[in-house]
Amino acid sequence: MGVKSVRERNPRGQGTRLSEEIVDAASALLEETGREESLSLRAVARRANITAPSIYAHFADREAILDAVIGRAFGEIIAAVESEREGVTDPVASLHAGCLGYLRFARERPHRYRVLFGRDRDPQARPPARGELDELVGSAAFNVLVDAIATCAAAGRSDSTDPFADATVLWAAMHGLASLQQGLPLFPWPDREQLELAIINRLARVRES
Amino acid sequence: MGVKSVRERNPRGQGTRLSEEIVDAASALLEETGREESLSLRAVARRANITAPSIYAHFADREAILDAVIGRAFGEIIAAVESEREGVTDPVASLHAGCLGYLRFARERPHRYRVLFGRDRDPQARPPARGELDELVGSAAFNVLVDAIATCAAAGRSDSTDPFADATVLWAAMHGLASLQQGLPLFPWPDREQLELAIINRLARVRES
DNA sequence: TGTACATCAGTGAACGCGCGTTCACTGATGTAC
DNA sequence: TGTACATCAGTGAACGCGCGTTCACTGATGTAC
Repeated sequence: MGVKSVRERNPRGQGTRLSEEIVDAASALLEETGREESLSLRAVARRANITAPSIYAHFADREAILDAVIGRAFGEIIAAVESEREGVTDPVASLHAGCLGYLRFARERPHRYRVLFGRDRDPQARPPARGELDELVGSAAFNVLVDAIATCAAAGRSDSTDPFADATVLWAAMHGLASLQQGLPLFPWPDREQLELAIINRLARVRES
Repeated sequence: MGVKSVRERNPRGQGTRLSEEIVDAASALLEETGREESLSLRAVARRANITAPSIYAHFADREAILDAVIGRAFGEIIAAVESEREGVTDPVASLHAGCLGYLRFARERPHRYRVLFGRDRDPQARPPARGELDELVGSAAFNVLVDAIATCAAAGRSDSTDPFADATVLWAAMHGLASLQQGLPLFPWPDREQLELAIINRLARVRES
C-alpha cells in the first residue's frame, strides 16, 4: 500500500511462472472475498503485483482467468476425495470416506467449492469450452461415485440396482447440503454428521448392518 | 429504441404503483438474463421506462431492489407449493405434491429460484435484513415440510422418527437436484420423476406400499 | 365556476469511479560473434 | 574474455463505457379560496 514497488522480472524461459502466480492471486482473492465478480482483471493484477496489461500475455481475457481458477479447484476437490479414500478397502467405508471428504472440502473451502458449480457465468459466453471441461473432468469424477456404489452393491452391502441413478441423487443431495449450509448459516442445522450419513446411506441404499 | 418517450406520470396518491413497476421490471430483467449482476439500477430504470434517479424515491439503493425481487420470488414459490397441495388429503400424496411442486417451480422459473438461494450477495452488506427475511419467511415455509413428514409418520406411512432432520435432508436434496439440473444441463440425467420420487421417498422414509 | 397555488412524481445534467482492453514503449537478460 | 544485439516480460498512459448516486429543477395535478 502506498509503496510503489516494481515487480522483479521473471527469468527468460519461465513464462509459466507468472501464469501460475496470476492463478494464485485470483484464487487467493476468491478465497478472501468469496465473490466471483470481485475477480476483476485489474484486481487480480493488483494482487499479483503486476500491471493489468501484463495479464494478456498469459490469458486471453478476464474469463480465461476464471476458467483457470475453476480448473484448479476441480483438481483440488478430486485430490481431497481421493486422499480421503486412500487405503480404505471396505466398500461402505470407502463410499463414506469419499462422500465425507467431498462434503468436508465444500465446508472448509466454501468459496472454491462455490465456483465449481455456482454457475454465475454468462450463458452466452463460450459454452463450448465450459461444456467440455464439465463433461471431461466432471464425469470422470462422477464415475468414481458410481463405482463406489456399484462396488457396495456387488459386495451385498447396498440394495442399489441402478448405481448411476443412485449416484446422481446422492451427488445432488450432497451438493444441496453443502450449498445450503454455507448459504444459510443461521438455519438451526441438526447434527451435521448425522445428516451426512443419512443422505449417503439412504440414497446409496446401504444395507443396515 | 431510439424513440425518446417520456413516461406518463402516475396520479397523485399512487406512489406504490411505480414501486411495483420497478420490481416488475427488475423481475422481468432477471428472468431474461438470469444474471443477478445484470440488475443494475440503471438497467432496471431503463426497463421500467424511467430515469435512474426516480428509483430513489422508492428504494434506498440498488440492493433494496434486489431484496424486493427476492421477497416476491419467495411468495411465488410458496404459492406454487400450496396450490399443488390444495385438495390433496392423503398424507403421502400431499408430501409428494408439495415437493414436486417445489421442484417444478425451480425447473420452470430457474432464474427466480436461483435468486432465492443463490447467495451471490456481499456478505458484508446488510446481513441483519437478509437474516430476518430468511428466518421469518423461510422457516415458515420449511415448517410446512416438517409437518408433511410428521403427518405421514403419524399415519404410519413413514418411518421418520425425527421429522425435522428428515425435512432438512430432503430439502437440501431437492435444492441440490434443482441447482445441478439447471447448472449442468449437459449431464446425462436419468428419468427426472424417478429421481425426484427416490429422493422424496428415501429421505422422508416413506414406507413402501 | 374560476383562479392561484402547494404538492410531489419524475427529469436531466453532472460527479467520480473502476472496469476491460489497446498501444507504443523500456530495459534487463541471454546469446552470437 | 568482451561487446553488440535481439528477445521478450512487463510497464504506463490512454480510450471509452456503464455504473451508483447527488442535485437542482419542472410541470401536471389536486386543492383552497
